[in-house]
Amino acid sequence: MTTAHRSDALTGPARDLAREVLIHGPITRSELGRRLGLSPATLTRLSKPLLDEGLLVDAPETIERSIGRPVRPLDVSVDSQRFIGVKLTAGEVFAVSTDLRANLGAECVIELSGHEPSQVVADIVRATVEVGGMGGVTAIGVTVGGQVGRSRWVERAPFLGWKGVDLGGLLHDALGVPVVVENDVVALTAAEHWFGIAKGIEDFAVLTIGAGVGYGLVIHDRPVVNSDTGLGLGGHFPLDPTGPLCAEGHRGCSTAMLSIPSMTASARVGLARDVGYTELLDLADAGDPVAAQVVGSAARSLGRLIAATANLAMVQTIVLSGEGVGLADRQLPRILEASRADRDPDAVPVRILVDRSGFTAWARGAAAVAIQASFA
Amino acid sequence: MTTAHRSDALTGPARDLAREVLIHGPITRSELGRRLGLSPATLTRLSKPLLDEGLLVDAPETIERSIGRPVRPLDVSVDSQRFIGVKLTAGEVFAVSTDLRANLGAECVIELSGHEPSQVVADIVRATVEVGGMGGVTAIGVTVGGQVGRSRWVERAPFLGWKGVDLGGLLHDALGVPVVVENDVVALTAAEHWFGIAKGIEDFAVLTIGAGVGYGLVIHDRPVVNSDTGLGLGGHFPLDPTGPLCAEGHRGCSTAMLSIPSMTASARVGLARDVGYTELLDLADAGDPVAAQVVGSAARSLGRLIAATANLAMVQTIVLSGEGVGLADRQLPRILEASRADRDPDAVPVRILVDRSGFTAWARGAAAVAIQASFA
DNA sequence: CTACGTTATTTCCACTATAGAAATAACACA
DNA sequence: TGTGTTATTTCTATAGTGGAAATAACGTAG
Repeated sequence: MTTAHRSDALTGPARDLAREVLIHGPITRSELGRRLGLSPATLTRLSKPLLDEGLLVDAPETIERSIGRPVRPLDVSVDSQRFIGVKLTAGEVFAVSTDLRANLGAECVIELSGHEPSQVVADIVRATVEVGGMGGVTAIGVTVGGQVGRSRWVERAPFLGWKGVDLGGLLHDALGVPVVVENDVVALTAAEHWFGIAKGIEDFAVLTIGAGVGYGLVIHDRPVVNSDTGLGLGGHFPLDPTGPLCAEGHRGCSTAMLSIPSMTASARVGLARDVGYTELLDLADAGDPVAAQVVGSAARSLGRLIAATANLAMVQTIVLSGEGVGLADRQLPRILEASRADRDPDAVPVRILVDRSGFTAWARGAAAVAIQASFA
Repeated sequence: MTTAHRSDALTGPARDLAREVLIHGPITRSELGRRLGLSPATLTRLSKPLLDEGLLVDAPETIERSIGRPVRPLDVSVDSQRFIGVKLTAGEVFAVSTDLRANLGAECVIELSGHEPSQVVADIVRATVEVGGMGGVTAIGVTVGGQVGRSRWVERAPFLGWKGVDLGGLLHDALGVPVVVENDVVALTAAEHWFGIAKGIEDFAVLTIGAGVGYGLVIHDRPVVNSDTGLGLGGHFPLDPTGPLCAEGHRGCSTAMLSIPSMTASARVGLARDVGYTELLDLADAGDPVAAQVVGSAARSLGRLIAATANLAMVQTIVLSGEGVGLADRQLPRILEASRADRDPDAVPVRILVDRSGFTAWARGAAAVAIQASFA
């Protein structure tokens, strides 16, 4: 791992070029020229300094045999920089070390010693040491479930009891590297967009299924955010007027129908015992009537949510991510059936992409926003 | 009206500047510089030729008294060009003549003599004569309810029985001016975005209420369109499981609950007589139980649709347009109440903008896409 | 084994768009 | 009438751009 010292921040067209190579993997100069609308000459001029400083490298030429001089695609030197991604939950700090494409290296989980900002900061610092320390780290991203402003300020994070905490400032003081704080769903969406299963797709929505239900949106190749982002509006979408209640009193909303705790709690009522999520899905597959009912209505709800999203957000691709995507794998036909029912038969079928990386997707998202910040 | 002959099409930064002035009305050079990221010197250089050719003019200085040299805002010469907008329905051609900001001049309605492309083209040509002929017309926009490709090709227009008709080509041959064909809802959305009630707003959705229910979306200052645009996906959003059926068999979808024909048909069942839309709204206000039921559930459905749109499309502004917006004016409290119920109490209230121009909004939309095409 | 065709990439160079600085313009107010 | 203040234009050096030609790196045909 070479530590490339970036003398000055990327700017203008050079930044665009680096971003394009970062996202679209090994890519020839001619293809880059087409995408960015630049001439070959300009491409050479712009890529030269980036090659010199080690950010870009000549990729091994592809095996495609054709006439003429072989192409020499450009690629980013993924190991030239390290990033750290941290996902905060109510009880734990989950940290990962990644390369320039948010590929995971070391991971660690640390119990939160408390909810005081100073305690959380200390825990995060400990976690960064666990995943390899700050050596060669370009930036660190931290995500929370809640509203975040200006990439550093936690406006509101109910699960920590925070309101107006300058987490970015505190961490920057403690670590001395650039810190990016972001909402967890926004960050996960960004990771899918640049590095994940939706890489290169310009319009899509993300649904996360886990402790809650999250909703993220990318339109025109840019994430959609507004002042309500972080409130989880897409997570309480009404889906089933006969469903159970969520913690905020919505009957049959997406969280009530789809979140892991809600599903297992529903199952517990009928089964009269505790079940885990995977066990619940297994039971449903095995024909247990209670489990089949809970899982089946969750699947149908997910289908309806997918259709509603495709219709109103005008996307044709939906990414499913989080710990609870097992539902999608096990119940895909039912989901598709419910989705089709709420969609015009002449419309193209919604493309459903499932990110099966589970909980690590959250920390990867945190790293992704740190990476993005250094290319913006 | 001076006919400015545009020697060559606008290009690059000059086009951006003209577009900015067109949309943001009289605007000072300094404000333009801020918005476009250009220096005052560049502003002068770019605006010079546009002033010379008559597209831009120095606006009368505003009355704001302040220190220093008064600003001399730039504005477009709205009368320097004419455009024609045509909205096709199953039975009529509705045509308007507009200026550069899609302000209406002459209007006319002509009965369609038939659904054959040649007949429709002939009727459109007659309509253009009615609204003043082709003198000084820069471009003409035509909209249909259906799917349109490449701004000229009608892929699918069920109300005319068309599939794959090169309406743009036929009209261009007949009229000799640039022709833009577009989906009616997309065009109406574009008109609200550039010239209408949502002028300058970067993220909003449009709901049209009329013979059907239409749905348009603008995100990141750009319309959202995809291959399904024109199918009316937002127009059949499920809202009330106990509602009536729409023509496509959806129970309680937005068209079934909100469209004018569906509402009056529902009322007819209970009232045992025909009622007009306005009369129905009047009856509801007067306390008639049948009308109150139909109108009340329509209002609640609209509220739910507004909330769903705001949550999933992540917009905070919703524009209501079309002939049926009387519902919004009469029943606003009920709409807002239903909308709030499906939205997080901590979220900002959805801003609802009502375009009361009624049916003419459709033809204005057609003109708007013609105008936009000459600035793209 | 060499010359040639083909395509990718780089080098060279003229040109254009840009912004900074200075100049000028247009007011209010003293 | 002069001065302060802000808006706009003019002048000019410069950075960024793309076209054309040169060079590079192959495969292939002779």
